[in-house]
Amino acid sequence: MSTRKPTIDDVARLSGVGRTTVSRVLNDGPNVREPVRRKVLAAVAALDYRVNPQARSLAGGGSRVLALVLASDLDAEPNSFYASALELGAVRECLQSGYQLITRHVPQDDPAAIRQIVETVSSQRCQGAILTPPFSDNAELIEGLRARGVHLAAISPGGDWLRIVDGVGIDDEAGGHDIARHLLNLGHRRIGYLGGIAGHLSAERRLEGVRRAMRETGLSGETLVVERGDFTFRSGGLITSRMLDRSPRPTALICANDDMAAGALSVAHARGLQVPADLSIAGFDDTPVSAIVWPPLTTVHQPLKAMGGEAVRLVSSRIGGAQGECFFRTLPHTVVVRESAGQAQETTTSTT
Amino acid sequence: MSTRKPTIDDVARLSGVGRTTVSRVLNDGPNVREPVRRKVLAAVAALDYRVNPQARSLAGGGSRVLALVLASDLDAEPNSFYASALELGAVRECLQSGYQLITRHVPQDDPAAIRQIVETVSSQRCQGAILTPPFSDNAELIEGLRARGVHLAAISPGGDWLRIVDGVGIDDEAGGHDIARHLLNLGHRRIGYLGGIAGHLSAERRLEGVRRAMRETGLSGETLVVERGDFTFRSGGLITSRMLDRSPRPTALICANDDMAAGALSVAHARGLQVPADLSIAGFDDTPVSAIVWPPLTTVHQPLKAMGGEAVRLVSSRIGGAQGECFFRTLPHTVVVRESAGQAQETTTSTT
DNA sequence: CGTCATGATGGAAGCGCTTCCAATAGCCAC
DNA sequence: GTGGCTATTGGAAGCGCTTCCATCATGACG
Repeated sequence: MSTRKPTIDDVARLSGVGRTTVSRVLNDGPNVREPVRRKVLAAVAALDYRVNPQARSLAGGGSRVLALVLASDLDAEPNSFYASALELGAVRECLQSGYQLITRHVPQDDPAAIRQIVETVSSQRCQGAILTPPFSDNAELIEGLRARGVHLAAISPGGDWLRIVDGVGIDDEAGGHDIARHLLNLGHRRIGYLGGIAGHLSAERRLEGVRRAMRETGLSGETLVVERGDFTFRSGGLITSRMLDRSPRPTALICANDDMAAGALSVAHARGLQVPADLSIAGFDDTPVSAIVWPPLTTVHQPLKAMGGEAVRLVSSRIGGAQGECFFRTLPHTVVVRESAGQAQETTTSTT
Repeated sequence: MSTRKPTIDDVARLSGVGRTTVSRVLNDGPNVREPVRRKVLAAVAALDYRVNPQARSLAGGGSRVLALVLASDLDAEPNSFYASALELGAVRECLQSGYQLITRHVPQDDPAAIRQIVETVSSQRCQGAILTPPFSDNAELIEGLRARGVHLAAISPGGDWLRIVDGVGIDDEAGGHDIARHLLNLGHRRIGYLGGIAGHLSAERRLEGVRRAMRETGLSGETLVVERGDFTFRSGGLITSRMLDRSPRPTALICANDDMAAGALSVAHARGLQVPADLSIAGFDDTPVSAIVWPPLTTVHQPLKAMGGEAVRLVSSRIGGAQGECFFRTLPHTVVVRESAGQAQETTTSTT
């Protein structure tokens, strides 16, 4: 095609130094005098030289490839906004630090898929992988990858009691607590919680937070109805239907993510209920979904992009040789008040 | 970490053949007798050997890395569902054909970013790139990449009169025509079109289709009001507000994508209009957004995943050395009828 | 003023693979 | 049988880079 790309030897020749020295300059190595470094850099610029990542990695520098493992049910749509935000954050950080990011979508429930992931990640010589829920807690995946020398970081890993990988996330328990408190403050007393699949530990922690808020308000567990779904719009709707069939029915619904909240909203509309007048609904994550639906969702904001970026930083520091205990970085969350949650009707009366 | 990974030489030694022969087997090369091939394959299995992609690419096999170029405004959320679906389709195909896919998000309007993309794509030795709108028609990007020997495929490139890259997409003109026809059949006569940015050629073709449908129905152009936004939820809302302030106001809105339709829906709700009773709204793309909002959107389905996969196939065949004219693959679209569009009120009267 | 530690620098050996090319083996027609 | 071909096979030369190790300057120090 075009003329052959310049190699490190071309740079060496042009700048009149040895190949080794150029390599040193390129890798910020020590023991290079300032004038020499400048000369090399000038040659690099003049030739518009770029290192060949393949050659570098062959020679020992590591592949500089990271993998992002995302959950997706093959047929259902992936939880796109959540995943995209994470990916965007990760990709940007990778760009800065010179890593390449490849994305892998895996069906959640397929054990063969887990093995295949381990397989392809290692066969592609990825140096690190970022695990997203629910893989953040998947022991088989974690150990398989570890065994092949892949460094790991997890997004919102589950219980902090079993910290086995570095991770980033918000304080899920506090997040659950805060959103519950918000509804409680609005006067709601009968609350429904639309949870995700049980294995999804960080979402379970949210539920714990909700429970704590209820206890703090002096409410018995019985005023909290919990049902689990699978984080999809569809399951949010299904559960909501069942919740609304109860009597007395909940006046507020807390959902484990925004998609489920959107499903809840949809069912409420279909039944002719006014939101929030007849029913308050809260989401979790603050993905764009929460702004797109009507009314816009009151939800808990997670800094997903920042989490993606931080995860990359975590793996890359391990790749760089960082030793030490597993590290968990907690990022701040906030309750975003929009219009899907309002004053509880009955309670308003009873309080008066 | 673990024991050194087996190399091609280990395989050669174990199977008692030359390194070259192993390489031939690995690459489905010709001139290998069946028994030999089997022996080699057995050794590969026994050692659990995988080729080292870095080494392979260094030696001349090509990097087998493809880039997916996606538009995203840095602050705004990316058009996630659209992008995710494309990406998912592409990733899957890559997995099958042994390519690696890296994703690049680029702000649309930044010319420096274009240069940077060319830069990083080529410096990472990508062999091919998949361009998504509006980059599918970006001459600077296309030429820059071409000049560096990167093979290209475009998703929904613009006018077919200027086919300069291989592409996949639906027949946008027909899509626009079909959705317009649907509304026209429902009796709508004053229609508003919420377009995207003008440079987005494939979306412009949809408008042409809408116009054709109007003409076919014997309507003058004046009954069609066109305003352009930027494909975001926000701009959809903005334009809708303006459209609704007109008098007489349109009874139906056709949006260039689902996000804008969601914005339109939101404004309608905020103004207390019933959809579709007071106002019909149609989207485009059939992303999950259309199912999440209330009421669910009548929209035009694009087979995005299939398009992503096909794009990979297109680039990979060029990388494989395919010559010949630019090729455009048209995939089928369908109008998905949901609940956001209904019978026009006034017209119903006038027809009676 | 000689001796060493120390900082700079370049030579050369690969990393694991593809590919060019020479070598060998097998096959046919005459 | 024998020359001429083609189907197989392996040796060796890199691809562009990092890194080990030897080679020099330098300056500090006794």
